[in-house]
Amino acid sequence: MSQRITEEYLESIGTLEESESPVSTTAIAQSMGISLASVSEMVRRLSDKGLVEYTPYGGARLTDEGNKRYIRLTRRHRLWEVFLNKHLDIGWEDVYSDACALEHVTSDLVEEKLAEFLDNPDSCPHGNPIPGKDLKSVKTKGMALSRLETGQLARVLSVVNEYNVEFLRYLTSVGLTPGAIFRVIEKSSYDGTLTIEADGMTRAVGKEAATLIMVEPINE
Amino acid sequence: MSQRITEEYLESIGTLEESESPVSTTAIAQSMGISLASVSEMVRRLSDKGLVEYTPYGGARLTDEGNKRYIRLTRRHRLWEVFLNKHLDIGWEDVYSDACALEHVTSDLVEEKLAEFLDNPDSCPHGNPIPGKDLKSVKTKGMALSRLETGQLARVLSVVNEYNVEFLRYLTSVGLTPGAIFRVIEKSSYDGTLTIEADGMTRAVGKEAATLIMVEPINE
DNA sequence: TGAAAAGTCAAGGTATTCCTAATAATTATA
DNA sequence: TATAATTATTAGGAATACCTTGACTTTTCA
Repeated sequence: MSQRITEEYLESIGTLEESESPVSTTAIAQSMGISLASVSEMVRRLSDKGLVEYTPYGGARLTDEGNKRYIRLTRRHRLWEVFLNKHLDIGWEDVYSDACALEHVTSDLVEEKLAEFLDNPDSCPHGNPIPGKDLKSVKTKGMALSRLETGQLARVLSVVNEYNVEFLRYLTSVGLTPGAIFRVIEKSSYDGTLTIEADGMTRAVGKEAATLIMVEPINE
Repeated sequence: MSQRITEEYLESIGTLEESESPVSTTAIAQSMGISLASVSEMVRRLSDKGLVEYTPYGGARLTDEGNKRYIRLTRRHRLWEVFLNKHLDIGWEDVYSDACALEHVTSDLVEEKLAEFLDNPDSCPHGNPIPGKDLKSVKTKGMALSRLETGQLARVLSVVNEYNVEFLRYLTSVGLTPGAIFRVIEKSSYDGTLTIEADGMTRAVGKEAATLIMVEPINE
């Protein structure tokens, strides 16, 4: 199994484990766009390599070793995103794919020096936390925007689906970028569509989108 | 042919073409450490892809397209070296291998932004020229240290074999890094060994090593 | 408990990249 | 210029990696 593919599986499993654990082979197959049978086979191999704990029909779970590798990749990915965004001046909408490539060719030394250079940032341009050198797992904070009630004032903390350039462009256009403060003007009881006010402008945000935006309510 | 392997062949051929063109399959095979037969086959494929001009028994030569890709790789490689050395504070002895990996996953956008960020440097930490955005080929300037005569004052311009960590460490230890000024104290007529004075210290430099150091004589 | 859903297994396909051994072309040398 | 030595190519195939399909098994849940 090539390093690259191994890492792609670890990322897929690791990400999925954040919402359900263990992860079903079906979930992995869907997220990677390959057949169920392939996943069965590959997951077994990852298990042979000690990166995944796998029981037939029981789903997969990263081992400590697999999890460390997953977290290290996340760390590298997000460090690169910060570099690309802050220093190379590439928009937050566009840093994902380059970081995706860079993370796989980052040595321990470069990771360490890059983190120092960036002054050990604790979150990426999408607001997601950057694991530390200790590789302890980190969790995204906050609640989904969709759960806010009418009248609530809140701050955008982070955004899920950071690979979706269109989505991020849309968020930029409605002013919902990490750090932005907004108020829920109205929440439709019919379909959950929200009307928000940010930057003095009023905008509609669909329920789907609102699920992917993590926020922190602000008490007045 | 995978992108990665394609690029490795382009680099090998491009580098070898700097000393002789066309390049024999034997030379490629030796530089890459693989069999002659494999090279024959791969060179033909590169030729099918329009990256190499290849006539059986006549050696290989990069096409314009192949040359552009080779120069672009060189540019990316050396830009990363500057970044790693100047900004991440990684020694000039050690930047090569990381740059080697990074160069293959660098998008046009990142290349451009990185060059701007670095203020369009014109040479890498080993003193080798960085091709410009126009991808015109560039040549290393200067003459080999080994060709200097006794008494000559000179400046180190660049170093060949930048992948040889041990060699670079040795150069650092004798003070022969790019920019250093030194004088040839003696040149052995027997085996070409040189005695030089740099930084107030006297050191011996073997003929082999002296071949790999490019210098510029200074008139007094 | 039995149908639907989820998962595994077996077998095989394709692509990639390398190798060895045999052959052919070229070059050097006497 | 004939022959040896060198250099290069071709044929054939091995190893690996990753994926697929289709048959079968296990689990889930109405």
